Amino acid sequence: MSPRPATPAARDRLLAAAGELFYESGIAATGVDAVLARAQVAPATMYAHFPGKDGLVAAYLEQRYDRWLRTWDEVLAEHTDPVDRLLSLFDAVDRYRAREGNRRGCGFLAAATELPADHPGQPWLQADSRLLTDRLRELAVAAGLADPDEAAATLLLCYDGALARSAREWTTPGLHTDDPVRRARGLAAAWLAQQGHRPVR
Amino acid sequence: MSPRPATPAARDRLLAAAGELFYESGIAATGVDAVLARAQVAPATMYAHFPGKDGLVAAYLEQRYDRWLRTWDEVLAEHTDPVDRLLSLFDAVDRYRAREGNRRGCGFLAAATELPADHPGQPWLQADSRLLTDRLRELAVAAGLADPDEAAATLLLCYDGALARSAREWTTPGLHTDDPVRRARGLAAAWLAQQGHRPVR
DNA sequence: GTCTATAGCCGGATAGAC
DNA sequence: GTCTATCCGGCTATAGAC
Repeated sequence: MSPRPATPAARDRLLAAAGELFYESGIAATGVDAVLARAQVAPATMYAHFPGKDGLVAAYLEQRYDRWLRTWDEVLAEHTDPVDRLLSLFDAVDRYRAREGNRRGCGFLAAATELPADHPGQPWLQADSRLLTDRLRELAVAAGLADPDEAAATLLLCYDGALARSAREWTTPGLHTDDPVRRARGLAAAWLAQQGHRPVR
Repeated sequence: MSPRPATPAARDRLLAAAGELFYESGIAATGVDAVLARAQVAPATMYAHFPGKDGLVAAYLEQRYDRWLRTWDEVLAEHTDPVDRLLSLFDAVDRYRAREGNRRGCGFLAAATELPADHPGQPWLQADSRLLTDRLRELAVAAGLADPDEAAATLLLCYDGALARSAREWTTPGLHTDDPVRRARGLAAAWLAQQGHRPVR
């Protein structure tokens, strides 16, 4: 879905710089100049690799989606208990943040807030939403839950709650007493326990 | 905190226009020109009322905070049961949205994502965060909950979960099957019931 | 207080040489 | 593919008259 040029060095540096700046300073607030400066790349070189800023933003979101998916896959493969596999979503967030950093909460949530509806990066946001709902539903089915859609929606609510709280707290470290992801995992686990979960097999 | 000019007509029109545009299109993406055009106000007039765009943004957030606080106060006054008063947060969101509209989720969450840490509008975002935590804690104490801080944090998690889900779904109406606020209220109520809530008096 | 007109600037994008 | 230099448009903000 993304053509690889013969000399990807500049492209890789651009994506790395975009990944840091778009995430830390916001997409709209980050100018192309800043990305170019950090990547040590000339303007014309960027436009040889990407159709424009919007295209760079889309590539940034694609990269982020790939890494997030890989991380969740990895964590998921480490668990066999059905409930653990459902809750792996939260452990995957922890691992992703340990790797990629967590200065400003969820990059997808921020992008969903910033980008207009017709932005070329929207497909990746939809891919993320679809991954979450579909996979959680599958895991809920595998866990033998009575209403998989309900379970997926509830876990997703806890998940987004953790991400939104992280986003709100990034500028007010004073009130940031506990870890929202940990709390969300606990709330989700409590809800699952309350459901009268019947394990398969 | 905001000096009232002798002829507030233009100022009011500016605030009304800002309230619509900043919310619906985003703060960074909305130019001053667009606000001026919608408000039918000349540029110089705006700079007579506000120090600049940042000041207008801060006034927009102040206005939004005032209306949100008033709405929550109003809903809160309609309930006497301690648990109902805790859950009034979610009912207040419903009422606020019925009044002010809900095209793009929570304006504060969006602003927290968009604005830099030193923006003059940040105090209003902090005021909102403080209102939520402090008031929820008070209500939890009044409800006789064993750990008021824990209860406030959990309800806040549900609350932000609902708002974040609304934000994600605004562009994908296809997956938007259920109401996140309603679901969050249910999850919060279930958690409260699970706490072994002991009513006061 | 409000207007018209405009200045200054910054960000996205391109031309053309190498 | 990459560079230097530059264009162009839009947006923030101001000057000065009424």
